This record gives sequence, C-alpha cells and structure tokens, in this order.
Amino acid sequence: MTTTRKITSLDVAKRAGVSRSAVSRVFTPGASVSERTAIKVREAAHALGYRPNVLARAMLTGKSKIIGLVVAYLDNHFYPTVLELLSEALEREGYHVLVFMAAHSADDVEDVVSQILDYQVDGLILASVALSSDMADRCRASGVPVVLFNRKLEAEGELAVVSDNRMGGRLAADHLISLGRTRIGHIAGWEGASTQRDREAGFMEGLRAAGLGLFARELGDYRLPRAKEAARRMFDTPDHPDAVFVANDYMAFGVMDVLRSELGLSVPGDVALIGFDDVPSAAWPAYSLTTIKQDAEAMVTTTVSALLSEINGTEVTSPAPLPVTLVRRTSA
Amino acid sequence: MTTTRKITSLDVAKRAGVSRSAVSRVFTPGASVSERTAIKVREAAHALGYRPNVLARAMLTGKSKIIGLVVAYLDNHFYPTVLELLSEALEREGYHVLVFMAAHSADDVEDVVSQILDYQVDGLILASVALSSDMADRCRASGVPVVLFNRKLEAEGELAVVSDNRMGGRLAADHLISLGRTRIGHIAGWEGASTQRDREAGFMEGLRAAGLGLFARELGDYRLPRAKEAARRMFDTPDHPDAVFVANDYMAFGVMDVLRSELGLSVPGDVALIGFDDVPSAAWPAYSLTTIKQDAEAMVTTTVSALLSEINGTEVTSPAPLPVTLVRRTSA
DNA sequence: TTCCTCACTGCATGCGTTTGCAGGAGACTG
DNA sequence: CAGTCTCCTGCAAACGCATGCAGTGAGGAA
Repeated sequence: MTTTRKITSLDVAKRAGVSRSAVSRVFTPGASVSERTAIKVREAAHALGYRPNVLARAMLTGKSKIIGLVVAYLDNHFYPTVLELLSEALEREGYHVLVFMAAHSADDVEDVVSQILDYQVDGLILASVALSSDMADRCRASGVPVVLFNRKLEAEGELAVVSDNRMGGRLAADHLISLGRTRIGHIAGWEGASTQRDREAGFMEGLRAAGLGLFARELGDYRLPRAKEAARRMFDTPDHPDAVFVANDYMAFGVMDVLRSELGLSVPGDVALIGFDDVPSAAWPAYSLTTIKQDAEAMVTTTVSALLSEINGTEVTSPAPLPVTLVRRTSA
Repeated sequence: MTTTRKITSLDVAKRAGVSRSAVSRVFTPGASVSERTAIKVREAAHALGYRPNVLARAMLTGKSKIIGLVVAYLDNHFYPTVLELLSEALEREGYHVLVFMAAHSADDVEDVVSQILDYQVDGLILASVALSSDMADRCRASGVPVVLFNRKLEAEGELAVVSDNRMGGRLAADHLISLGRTRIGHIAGWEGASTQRDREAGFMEGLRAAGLGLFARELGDYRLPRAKEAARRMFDTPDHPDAVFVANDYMAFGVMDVLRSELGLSVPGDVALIGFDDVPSAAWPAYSLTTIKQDAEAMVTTTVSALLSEINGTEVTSPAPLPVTLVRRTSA
C-alpha cells in the first residue's frame, strides 16, 4: 500500500499559483473564471492527476449525484435489462446508481431504504418492491424523491411508473379467445404486487366479455420453481386447460418446460401459452413465446425524467400507465 | 417540496442533553460511552429519525463504504447473477455497490474508472473489462484497491479472480472427443479477453492430445447476433462440424437456435454443443446445454475476500484459478 | 481523609469542497 | 484624466461528522 497522499484542490491551487476558490470554479460549470487561469488550473490539475472529490462537494451542496436503486431479484431477465437501461440513462445525466438488493419481504425493504438514506442519495428508485406509507413519509421528510418502478401503491401519494397492466391482461385474454380457446387458465405472480392484480383484473374482464370463466388458477409468485409446481398441479388432470396466461415471461418459460418436457404436451397444439414482459429470451426460437410487451425503454425514460424533475423541485404527478402491445409468436 | 431541515448530530445532542461527540460515539462501534448516555442518545435519535450521514463520515475517515463495480453488459445472464451475489456479499460486510456500465471499448473503461475514483470508492471491481496498466497506476496512486473479475491482465501486477479457463477448455475438448466426434469446431468469444485465450488454449491442447486439429473456427465476440452469424457461416456447408465448443453459454443458446430452427439440424444428433459458464438457463429443458460450470459463488466469495483484505491493508496476491467442472446435459 | 485510577465527556480542529462578499484591475465612456 | 462598470479573484465561513486531548467525577486503596 503505497498510499500516496491524496491530492486536493489546494495542491492544484499552489501549483497553478491561484486560490482554492479558483480551482473550484474551474471545475464548476457556469462559474466565472478567466480563460487564462482556467488553463493554468487545468494544466496543474492534469499534471497532478487531480479530480474534485465528489463526496466533499456532496456535503456542501447537498447533492450527491447518486441514485439509490432497490431491486429484489435479478434472475428474472426483465430486471437486468432495466438496470442496464437505468444506469445508462442516469449516467448520461451525471448520476450514478447505488444498488441495493432486497428480498421482497416488506421488513427487508424498510431496512434497506434506511440504509440508502444514509448515503444522502438524491433520489430513489424502487423496482418491483412495495414501500410502506410510513417509509414513504420518512423519505419525504429527508427530502428524497422516490419513484416506484413497475409497481404502484394503493395510497395514491407516491410517484409510480407502470405499464398498462390491466390492458395487457385484457389483450392476453382477447388473443387466447380469438384463437378459439375456451378452457383458459391463469398462473398468477405474487399477489402482493399491483402488477399481478391489474394484469389479472384485465384478464378476467376479457374472459367475462366473452362469456367465459376462469378454468383454472394457480399461484406462481413470480418465482420459477413455484411456477413449475403450479403448472404441474394445473395439468395433473386429463381435463386440463387448453390455454394459459402466465403473469410474466420468466414463469412462462418454466411452465412451457413442464408442459413440453415433463408432460409431453405440445405448445401451442395442446395448450396455448402467453406471457408478459417480452424479455429478450422470449424471442428465442426455443421458446418463441407470445407475450405482452412492456416497453422497458419507455418505462426507464419516463422514470428518469420524472425522478429528475422531482429532484429539481418540479412538482410531478404519476405519469399515465405506459402502453403495452401484443407480440405474437408461436406459443399462442 | 416540504424540504424539512436535515437533522444532524447536533440536534440529537441538544435533545439528549449531551455533546455532538457523545452522539458520534454512540454510533461508532467500539467507542467509549456509558450505557446511560447511550440510551438517552439512541432515544433522541430515534425520536428525531436521525441517522449518521455516511458521506460526512466518509470525508473524515476516508472510508466511503462503497465499492465501484464496472460491468459491460448485462444481457449475458452470467453477470446479473454475479452482480446479485456480489451486492449481497458486500452488503453483508457493510459495503454497497455503485454500478457503472461500460461498453467494452478500452477508452470507455478508462473514462468510467476516472468517474468512479471521484466517488472515493474504497475498492473497485472490474467485471469482464480490461484495465490498462496506466489506469491501474492511477488507481494505485489513489490508494484504491482493484480486482479484476473473470478477466486477467498480462501485466501480472493486478489482482484477478478467474476460473481455470484453460482446464475448462480442456474438459470441453476431452468430452467432445470421448463422444467420438472428430470434426470439431470452435466459436470464439472476444479475442481481447483472457478468458477467450485461455479457454481456447486448453481446448486446442485437448484436441492435439487426441491427434485432432480444429475443424472450423469462427468469431462470436461474446455477443449473441455475432454468434448466430458465426454459426451460419460455420454450417453453410454440408461438410460441417459434428461438434462445437462455444466460448460461453450465452452464445451457445444462439448457436443452438440457428442449428435447430434455421438449419434443421439436431442437437446433439447432428452436432454436439458445449458451452461455458453454466448460467441458470443452461439447465432449462429447452436447451439442456452441456457446459463447463464456473462457480459464480466461489468467484464472488473469493473476490470479496481478496478486495476486503486489500482494503484493510493486507498485501494480497491473485488467488489460484478456481476449479471448473463439466456439467453433462443433453446437448453433448 | 487523600491520592490515584479509570471510565467517561466536551472542546476544538480538520476532512475537501463550494460560495457570498468585497476588493482589485482593467476597459470603456465622456 | 476621472469615473463607472464589468469581470475576475481571494477570503473565510460553512457542510456533518470523528477524534486527540484535557478535564470531570466517582470509586477504590491506603
């Protein structure tokens, strides 16, 4: 550990023959400095390898330029995609992402959010986890803008970016019905999630509109092993559904695996399958999963702009649910 | 924006009737405080919702408790897994992960690393990107420990955690040969990566040991579309390989898709396929990909302990390459 | 009682910046 | 040439906390 002494603005100032203030101003866009000193300072800074200490700046200005991101699991490929997009979009705006993993138990989330607040983050994005209103209050008290990503809260206070999940469920139902299927089942995600409730509500609405009822229902909790068990239970009988709406693609892969590999059923011959999200692998020929596409890019763009507006003091209201589309592949 | 004034240790001190120092000590494990004042302080802190400002502490102590993680792409499922594991492991140690996305061009990495340094991170993990030795120097000059994850540098100076990629390549070759295949091809990853070089070296060694040469070789750059094109080129002829070692699972999925869906070849009937990594989806029946397993958990554990040792001032040398194993499924 | 020890506490300083304020130096006008 | 303006610069005071140092008091030993 050749711990070279840290170089501060003072070192640069001395070398350039100016004051610390001058150095600071050179690195502060929009500050008043003459070109002459700017050059001297930049030269000295470069020679010494100086870069302003973001943390010190953060203390003084109160803006840390870091955004906390809470995310529960990364095994559902939708979230890595989102994380990548989010991080890139925020980096473009001069922010960076501090990641916090949280199993989706509520307690855990509270705890994690507290930890984040310790870092004086400028904003907080909660991806697919719920926030108690108590916690929301604490955040607001700290002056930290929060936006919920792909989940909304019953209490309407919070900023939330979601797709039009109800419409998505409706599209799924309509499509399966248009295929002539009549014994239609649903494998649900986690019932604590607004996405699940909305998707299912839209789906049921579609069934009702066609005079159909739900033929079977099982719970998958948005987890792969659970979804596979759900599929096994649902298809344990000869009188099984001829179509299933699975609440997200990730589970749908597991369901399709069970149907084809364990039960010898053909998709879509014996049973049509439709998912939700349109993760990249849904397009892979091995699955070729028909699904309801969430526009991840639009969701991210919306999230970032809402968050930044709020950070800059603009009062913002939750944007309208983002449109979803049916992507027809061969599974339905 | 009801920007409530931020509550500082001074507020707590006043309410508890003690000095700021006392408050600070209560929140500093191992400091000398009487139980009586500790209780008073904790009470006041809780009542006010006070939590120490990590950034202010960081300035003073020089330890920010944040670890920078540079990662190029998240679409290869190996990395989300790693990110999740890393973040969890570090959180357990009281650290948090600041994410930086970098396309894998070298310039970009330099730039990104500079940005990270601005945050006074306590350590840096570079996942699958290379670090120029110039940059490495800058990090060392800043006193920031760096560890390369799943990539090593020619210059032996840097701490690097890798699997035994050479052995992995060797295992892949041996397995294909044991299957009686003779026209064996290779779809390579990015040639700038040490992983690629080592895997291929081991693979070639295995072929040579059996008196075989490489039947065909194409470049996939660790990217899905490139890998598919590579597969198309390689199988454009009736006289195509009867086995292929693909440099990672992610590309292998694409290759398998091309073989089965576009070219009507059967796997492993017409061509045996073996990948590298053992990402979760390799086990999915739709692919059932035989592969060389990298122990992500062990890699992460090793990375974290090496990094923390270095942070705590212990001189550390690169750990030995971690063992890999052949996971036999049905694709080979 | 007196002295010493020890556990605790407060004071004051410093970490590396930004920024309001006031002063200095030109540049320009008349 | 004096006066005014503009532009730039340095000073010093924050930001919220940790920590060495000196000082307080209580308790024990003699």
